[in-house]
Amino acid sequence: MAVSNPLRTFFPDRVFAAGCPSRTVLDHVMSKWGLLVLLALGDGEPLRWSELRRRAEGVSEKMLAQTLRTLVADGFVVRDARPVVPPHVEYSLTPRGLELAALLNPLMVWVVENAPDILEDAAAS
Amino acid sequence: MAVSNPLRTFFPDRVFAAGCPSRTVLDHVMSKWGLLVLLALGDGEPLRWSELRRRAEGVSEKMLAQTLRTLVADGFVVRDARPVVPPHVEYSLTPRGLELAALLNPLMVWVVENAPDILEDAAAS
DNA sequence: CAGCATCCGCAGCGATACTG
DNA sequence: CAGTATCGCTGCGGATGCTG
Repeated sequence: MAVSNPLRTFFPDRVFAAGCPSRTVLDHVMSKWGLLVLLALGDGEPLRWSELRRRAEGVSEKMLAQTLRTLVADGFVVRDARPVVPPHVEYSLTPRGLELAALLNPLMVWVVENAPDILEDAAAS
Repeated sequence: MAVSNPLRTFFPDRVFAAGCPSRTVLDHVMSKWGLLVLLALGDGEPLRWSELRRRAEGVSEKMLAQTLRTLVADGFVVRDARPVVPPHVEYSLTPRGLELAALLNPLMVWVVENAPDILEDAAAS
């Protein structure tokens, strides 16, 4: 049965049109590390570089740097560098980032709650 | 300011632990094409292979096949093949897939609504 | 401590051709 | 129509070494 879908307002006959700006944003936000960084900062607490590396377990320096640069450019994250030695840099979410994180959170909770069942099915097939 | 975060129930000091089953599910669900397929089917309407290729604009045959196999194995999608010539195959969401799509939708609406502003910021930097 | 620059391997992806 | 099979490449991402 069909369900009314607000996305159809934007995309009547496709999902996300190719070349559409939202595809780019989607790639940034839903990327493996982009997602984890947004979630790590999702509490609203600022985090330091080293702390982010710990929380997004498995991320390399290169990927963290690249991811952060993208998120900062997109206006999801602010970088606050204090001119001290040794350097002290904090990252936190902008209001826009907080909006996004708020939408991400219920989804992530659903995923962790259902992941075991899902992979059980996948293994059985 | 700190916000109470239900994800912390599962991951007190990290985001998604490396090697955690939910990371795998996340990779399937948030992948470029996985996402688009889930959204395309999000209305609840079954779609045929050729229709899916049209809606997820830009997807190659190979990637569509691979994506669908994963989503079927994970129990998000059902494949209904009718033994006729020419072949007629329909894909639709399972109840689990519908749950997921329901959580995905508000997020996607937010993304399309904010994408122009976001990329404007990105271009300015 | 918080990065940037560079090299490089390989898996992921696209393109093409073929089939039930 | 709805896929599978194969090949070739490229660009993502890891590893390493260096700097303010």
